[in-house]
Order: sequence, then C-alpha cells, then structure tokens
Amino acid sequence: MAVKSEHIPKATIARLATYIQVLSEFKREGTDVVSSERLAEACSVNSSQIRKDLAYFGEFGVRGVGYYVQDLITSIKRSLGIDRAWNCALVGVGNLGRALLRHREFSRKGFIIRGAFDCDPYKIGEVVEGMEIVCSRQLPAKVKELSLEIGVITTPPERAQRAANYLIGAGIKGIINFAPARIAVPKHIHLEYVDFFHCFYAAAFHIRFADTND
Amino acid sequence: MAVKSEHIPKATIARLATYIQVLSEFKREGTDVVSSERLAEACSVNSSQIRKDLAYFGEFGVRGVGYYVQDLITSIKRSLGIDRAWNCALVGVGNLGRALLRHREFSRKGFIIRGAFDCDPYKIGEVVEGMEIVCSRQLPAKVKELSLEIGVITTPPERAQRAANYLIGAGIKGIINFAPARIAVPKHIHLEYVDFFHCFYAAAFHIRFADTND
DNA sequence: TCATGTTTGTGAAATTAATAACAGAATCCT
DNA sequence: AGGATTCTGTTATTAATTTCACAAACATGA
Repeated sequence: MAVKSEHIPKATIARLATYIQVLSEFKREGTDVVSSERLAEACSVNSSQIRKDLAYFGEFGVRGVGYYVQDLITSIKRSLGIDRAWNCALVGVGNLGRALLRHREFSRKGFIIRGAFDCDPYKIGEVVEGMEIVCSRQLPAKVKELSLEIGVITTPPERAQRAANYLIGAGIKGIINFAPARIAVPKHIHLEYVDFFHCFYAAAFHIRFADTND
Repeated sequence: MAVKSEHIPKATIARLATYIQVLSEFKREGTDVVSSERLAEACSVNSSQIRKDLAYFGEFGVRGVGYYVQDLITSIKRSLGIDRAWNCALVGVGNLGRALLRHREFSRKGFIIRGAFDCDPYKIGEVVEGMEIVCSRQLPAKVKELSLEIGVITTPPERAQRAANYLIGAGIKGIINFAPARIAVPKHIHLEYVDFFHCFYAAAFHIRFADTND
C-alpha cells in the first residue's frame, strides 16, 4: 500500500520531488534527522504543508524526534513509484532529443532511455550516446521487446501527435511531451507537458509588473 | 496598464502560456475568430476559466462574437510582458547549457541569450553557436554593457548558488534555475526553478497507482 | 517514575481557486 | 425593425488547498 488516501493533489506530487532534492542535500551534509520545520524552511513552504503532504502516503516521522533523512527519502521514493527503474522511449532525435540522450541524470534518477526513434531516414542507423536510432515504425516491436513504459516526445510540434499515436498504438502507459504542441490521448494514458518557456514567461511578467503583482 | 486586478494566480500565468500556444495553432490553421468554449476545449480547461483568466488583464473579446485570434495573441503577450525582447545571461556551459544556446526557439520567443559565462578556464574563449564563453567574473561588466535582465543557471548543482550570487551582484532582475539545487535570493529577485524530472516523477506515480488516483 | 519539552499527525478554519449562472452586448434572420 | 440567438464579462456558488491549532506520542533528565 503506497497510497493511503483517495485523491492526491497535483501540487503535492510536485512538492514531494522538491523534498527529495532537499533531503538528499541534507544527507550529503551528514544530517541524519530533520524536523518538518527545518525541512520546510529549506523548501520555502509551510511545515504543516509537509506533514500533510506526507500524511497522504503514511506516517514516516517519529513524534518528538522528526524524520530520519535516509528513511524519508526511501519512503517518498516508494510513494512516488520511483523506487525502481522505468524504461523510456525517446521519439524525435533533434537538438533537444540528443541533449536528453546525453543527460546522465536520467539513468541516475531511474529513467532509462532504452530506445531512440525518428522517422528521418538520414538519422536512422546513426548512433548517439551508444544508442542506435531506429525507425519509429518499429515502436510496437521495441516497446514489447524492451518493456518500455514511458514515451518521451521531442519531435517538432507538427509531428508530436503522430509520435503520440505511434507510442499509444505500441502500448506505452505514459507520455512526456517536450514538443510545443497540445496532443490528444485516450484517458488511460498519462500525459505531461514540459515547456520551460512557461518559466520565462512567468519571470518576464513578474519582473515587468513587479510593483502590482508580488 | 497591463494588469487590471491586484493579485494574479500563478496558475493563470501558466495557462496564458498555453492559450498563446493553442491560439498560434488556430492562427496557422487560418481561424480568425474563436469562442472561449472552443479555445477551452483545445486547452482542456473550463471556458469560464479562460474568460476569468483574461478578465484579470482587460476585456479582449466581443460579446456575441468571441475573440479575434491575432488580437488575443497580441493582448496576452502584452499582458505577460513578452511583447518585447528580453536579454538573458547563461551561466554554466555544460551539456544542458550548450543545448539551450543552440535552441532556436529562445530568440524566436523573444528571450535572447546575449552572454554565455563559465568559470572553467578550459571553456573560456571557446565559441558556441557564435557566442564566446566568458569568465563569470565579467558578469557585472557584461550585465551593464548588454542590459541583461534574466539570468539562466545551467551549472552543476554545487555551483548554482555561486552562479546566482554573481548574477545578483551584477544587478540581474530574475533568475531561471535549471540546476537541481535550491538557491537563496533576496526577495526583489524573481526566481523560477525548472526541473523536468518533476514530470517524470508525476508520470511514474500516476502510471503505477493509476487505479487509486486519477 | 514522572514532569517537561519536542514534534508529529490530523480535524477544523481560513484562504484560494475553479465552476456555474446569468445579465448585458453584439449579430443574424425574418 | 425587432425578436431570437450567441457569447462575453462578472457575480455567486462550489470545491479544493493551505494554514492553524492542538491532542497524542516519544525523548530527556531529575
């Protein structure tokens, strides 16, 4: 049992990721035990928020003591379902796709890119970071063969929907879409959009209108 | 006057970015006028939500008609403060930094990376995508010379705080932190974290526990 | 062993955000 | 021209999330 309560807010999931990051830092510094108060300060959130977020998944702390850093990291990872590796398929080997393939952090965090797909015949056969680029048409076979569960779309926007269709047809369970385009998926497929320009927009807005909105 | 109301929810800002994306698609398709209902469907949100989000900034529609696509794009861009270019400094020219320097979309969206900084003497002087890598110590001079307003941190996590200190000391107004580390900044500096692993965590969670939470 | 001090987990209160409902403004059709 | 229809802007309602406040659990030291 990893989930104690029925519905968990999206924002809670996002914060858990932050907690892991900060807790890992504490661990590196040699801190063994931390209170919700101290963790809250480091994460810039309210301490009740932390306790409530954790309460969705179980009781991980010790009253009068706090949380054991290593145990809490383990518990949160298990709660999120990242206490094991996830096999990923990357579709679209352009600039961004190549950068992700080269990004060591993926495997370190347990997201292993096991297949790189593209529909450009000039790219097929090329080897990037030890991985041979394969034709997108082979997705169904490869997804089954390598037990791929998460699809990562890094195509140009106009080809994002087609990439999604390939992935869905191949039986993938979730899609992370880096392409700047909305895509339609059946509702049993989990879909996440990644667009770091959102952050730039937010920054531009807040800098420009800092006086009226802060 | 770009802001009509006092406080604008963070979520509204994020949605405005989505609206621009979808509206641009409508424009490419040759659609001139769109109702909040149709836009809502394409963005997977409620139509009242759209009308309310827009109401924070002004009245952009015509009753009985809808919104003129091009006008609305322009209005939202002005509302967000992205109706002009923003000069950016990139600190940390590793894998990710290089990928961002090569990413055409930045300048197309009005965020111009005008300076690339690193503290590694082996990298200084190297030219990436037509931009010479400069020593981070030169940040104060360059920020003033080139009117840089937004700092982009792409260093390894352990050097993120130092990069932030350089940027703040140099008089930057906002920071986008791609490094997987929390950093401290004075509160007049706008700070945004970018961590696309959050999306992978969320996907892993939802896929794994799809039955209980959806 | 028992009083004192911490710190969690959690129900209640406050705040914030999302949705629904509808009056007002514009168009279209007869 | 005027009634029917459409669709925005805005107020009211509902839902969700965050914060507060405190009892229960554990630790410590006399």
